[in-house]
Parts: sequence; C-alpha cells; structure tokens
Amino acid sequence: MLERHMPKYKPSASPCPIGRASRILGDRWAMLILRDALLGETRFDGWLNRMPISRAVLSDRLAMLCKAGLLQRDPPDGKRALYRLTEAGKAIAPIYAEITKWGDAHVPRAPSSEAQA
Amino acid sequence: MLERHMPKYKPSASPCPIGRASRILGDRWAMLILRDALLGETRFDGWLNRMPISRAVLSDRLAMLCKAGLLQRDPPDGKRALYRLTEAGKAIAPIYAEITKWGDAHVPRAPSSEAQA
DNA sequence: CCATTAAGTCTGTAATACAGACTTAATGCC
DNA sequence: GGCATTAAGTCTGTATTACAGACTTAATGG
Repeated sequence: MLERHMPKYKPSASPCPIGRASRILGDRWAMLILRDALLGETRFDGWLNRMPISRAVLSDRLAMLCKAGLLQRDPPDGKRALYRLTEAGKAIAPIYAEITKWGDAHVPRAPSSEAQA
Repeated sequence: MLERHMPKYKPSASPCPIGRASRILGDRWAMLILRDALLGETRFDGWLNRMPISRAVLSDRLAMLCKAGLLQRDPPDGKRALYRLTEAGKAIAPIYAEITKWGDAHVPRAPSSEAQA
C-alpha cells in the first residue's frame, strides 16, 4: 500500500476567496464531477461512465473534494460508498448557473467528432 | 525553435456549456490570470509578480486564453504586448462574483505560513 | 457459498509543471 | 545612432501528475 498520492487538497491561506476557491474548482475533472453531483450522481462508477476519466484520477478527485468539504463519503470507509454533496457543495449551484450562462453565450461548440463530457 | 507545447486550447464539442467552459476555466492558473485581468492587469511580468507561476506556464496559459477568445494580445506578435480582455473575457465577471461569494462563505483560509495568490 | 459488481490500487509510460538560466527585441536616454 | 535596460519570452533538466489498462478486495444477490 504505497501511498503515492497524498497531497489531495491543500487549503490556501490567500485572503482572496478566488485564490482559495481555485484550489478546488480550478481543475477540469473537479468541475465536471461537481456538475454531475448537482445532477444527482453519487456513485464512483456513475461518474466513470459519464466522463472519460481514469479510475485513479477519479479516486484522487473525490478524495480531494471530500477533504475540501464539498462531498461527504458515506460510509467513510469500505467499498460500496455514496458521495453526497454537503451544504458547501450544494452552495456552488449559483456559480454553475453563471458558468452555464457564460458558456452558452461565449464558448461555441467545436465542429464535431465525438462529443465528450 | 522546437514547438514543444502546441495543444494550447482545444475546444470541446460537448452540448453541455459547463463541459465546454471547463476546458478554459478548469485550470488553477487560468482562473487566477483572469481574476487579475478583471482587476486591470495586462502585462506578462505583471502576472508574474502577482503569483508564483513560472514563465513557461504563464506563456502557455496566456496563449490558451487568447486562443479561447477571452484575451486579446496587442500587438499580435512582437515583444512588449498588452493582453486585454475581450467581450467574452469581460463576461466572466458574474461567474467571479459568485465564486467570491462562495469562497468567502465556504472556503476557510488555511491557518498561516505564507499567504499566496 | 459462489458469482457479480462496486470501488478502488498498481504498473509502466507519456505528458505537464517547475526552477532557473538564457535569448531577443522594444524602449528610454544621451 | 549607440547602449543599457527591461519586457516577454524560450530552453534544459528534473519532478510531478495523468493516463490506459490489468489486478485486487470487499460487499451484495441469489
């Protein structure tokens, strides 16, 4: 059991709330995991099927989001767990509403190939 | 002139605006660069002095944000350039307002050591 | 009790990040 | 014009992180 990734989430001491938030939200997979959590996803394999993320990275990001206090693992250990949004996690909904507005208005879809998550 | 980084910004074909936006905003440095751009920063060395980012990565992210249409380099080539927010770039302000509210309410500051960007 | 499945870990390889030195062109000053 | 300064990078070598995909382990269902 070599603990190869341990950093997970290191909180920031920045006085700027965006600086602190960027440690959590400033990651492509974390943003997508939280989007699906807001849509009701709670299972490891659920996220795995929704987006092209590897098991190792999903495991890492879920642990990060738990440590940062946005998700809660239930039960805390063992295999068949649910990941649920905490109050802090649910509170990102307004951020996602604004990102949705902005993305719709200003980030055009790439022509084609395969549409990904 | 080995062009070692060329990917820069690859737009997403996802129908979900958050999926598309995550290619741009889902990066710690991009979030911080845009924050400072909203506060008026326009120069390469300005960002370099405001946050502990390396020159190579700053160069890469500014190019990405230009390619994604949030910043405009002026002049397009040459040395002493200004990076200015485009309309799409300025339009992220409401997102940052929500992140600020959320960060203030739900992301506590780490105890101490050095406060970073 | 046994098969299945959910939630991981492990291994090797490829990509990215980093610090810090180096380069090159525009600017200011005389 | 000539020359120092500075702004905006690139280059090199090393360390971290990501990735695909096989393997492991424990809970569940019958």
